[in-house]
Amino acid sequence: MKPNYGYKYPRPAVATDSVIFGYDVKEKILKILLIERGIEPFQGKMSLPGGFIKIKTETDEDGFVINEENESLLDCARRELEEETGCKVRYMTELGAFSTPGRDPRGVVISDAYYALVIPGPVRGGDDAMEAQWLPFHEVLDVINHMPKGFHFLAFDHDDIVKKAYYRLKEDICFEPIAFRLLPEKFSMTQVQNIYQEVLGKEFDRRNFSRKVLDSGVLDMLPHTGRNIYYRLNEEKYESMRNSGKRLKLIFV
Amino acid sequence: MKPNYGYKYPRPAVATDSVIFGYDVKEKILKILLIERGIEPFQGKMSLPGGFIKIKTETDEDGFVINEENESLLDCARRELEEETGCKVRYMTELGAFSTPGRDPRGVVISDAYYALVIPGPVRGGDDAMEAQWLPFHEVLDVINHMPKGFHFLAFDHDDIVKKAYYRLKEDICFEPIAFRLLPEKFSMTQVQNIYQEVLGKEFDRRNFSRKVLDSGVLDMLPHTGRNIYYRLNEEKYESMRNSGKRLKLIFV
DNA sequence: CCAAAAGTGTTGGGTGTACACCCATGC
DNA sequence: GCATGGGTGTACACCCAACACTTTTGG
Repeated sequence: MKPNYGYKYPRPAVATDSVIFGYDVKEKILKILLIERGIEPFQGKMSLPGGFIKIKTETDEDGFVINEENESLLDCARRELEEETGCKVRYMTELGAFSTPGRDPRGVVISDAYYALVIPGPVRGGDDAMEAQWLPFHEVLDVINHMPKGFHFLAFDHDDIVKKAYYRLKEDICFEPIAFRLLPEKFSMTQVQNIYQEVLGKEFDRRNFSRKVLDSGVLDMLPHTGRNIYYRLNEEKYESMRNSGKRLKLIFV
Repeated sequence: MKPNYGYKYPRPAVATDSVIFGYDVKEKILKILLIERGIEPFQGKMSLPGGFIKIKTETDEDGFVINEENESLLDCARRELEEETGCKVRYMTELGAFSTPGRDPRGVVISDAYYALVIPGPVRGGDDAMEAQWLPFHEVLDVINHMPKGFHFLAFDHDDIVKKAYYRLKEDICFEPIAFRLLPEKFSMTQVQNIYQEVLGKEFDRRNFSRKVLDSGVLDMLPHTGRNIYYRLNEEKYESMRNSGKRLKLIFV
């Protein structure tokens, strides 16, 4: 097949990588989904789930490309995540492109990175003999942060991607109603508070915390017969609030 | 030249596009640098400066690629900006990748978008018969926002990129010391306030504004003999503050 | 029966906001 | 000399953080 794309310049390979966060309600810890690479490069090393963008090309009988269509990078990231782990994505957002020269030993590979929130569940390995597993996030981060200069825990530049994802998660959780995406539909205020404390690494006063979160106005209180109160995220309220240009006030640090 | 990259999948073309903001101190308005496209597609239309990532390939005598090296996307964006406009970049940050299928009529082109802050000056056209010019940003944004559904003012999906850039600029200016990058090294508090008012579209009280900005601690007061006081950004103070994990407090909306 | 978790209000301090006057410069 | 722009301080209001006790449930 002869390439005939209109540009004669060499093209980079383009992939996505995703940092998948899950919250273990029982253990009250944040987890990260990593896969053990079954193939080179970095065979046996841990890495983020990800893969290459799919482009469908139509060629004429001479092999010239007459049409090509891509999936969006977000779709690519979501598809790779589904394929490799079987998790259902509750939230997904872009971190940015990673393009440092030499980041992939195979050649020029640019990766658009994402982070996603899911409810952790049993994971299945992907197709290319990779095995996915949930690991305690803070332990993984500690390992990453204590690697000697020049060494990496994860394959490629995934250490950097993880650090950026955590930075963004800490930022985003203060202004966007994403903590609830780490919990089942119905949750208690204590569970919400535990997530914030686990993610931000700070303790909060129960009363003040509860008041702040409820004042944001995005939660519905579910009818409760027993003593305990449960809540649910009200997407419409959040959407209308955000459409009115107001920034959500959740927890400030 | 036969492609032999290790991946046999078709690759997208990868480019960067940059939203260049400048502040006209005399007219007290925000400006945007656009170029008039000299070539198809969208010849004659306005667009953002940008271009394709450079990849150097080494091939052996049979034309097989034995080594390839890319510039980073940030370098690409900076280079394209320099080449096409001659402006000196004071600040540049990523907006994210744009990859909607069909965004470029020529084929699959993924663009990593950036926004940059520069001091507006005389601009020269680029090499491919493009002409750069500074336009009042809010007028451009108005045009974009009033385009009929399905029509675009700028080429490609650059309308979307501009909107995202402005959204980010409004966010970032509240938390990062970037407003000063739109001004000469030495500036007055009034100039700073004018930028905030122009960017955020709100008026501020002089005294409160000045106090807030000075309380942030990132400005040095320059020795003044006359009546007027001038300031300068102290990068070290900002860096040490940010390294201590504290978030900068500037102007909140 | 005891321990641990969850529900409930108030108060003090700090931070942000509103506001008026004076002085210097330039037209 | 007058108008404009730039410099300066205070008072009030609101929001946020600190805090103790009671009740229920589960072991």
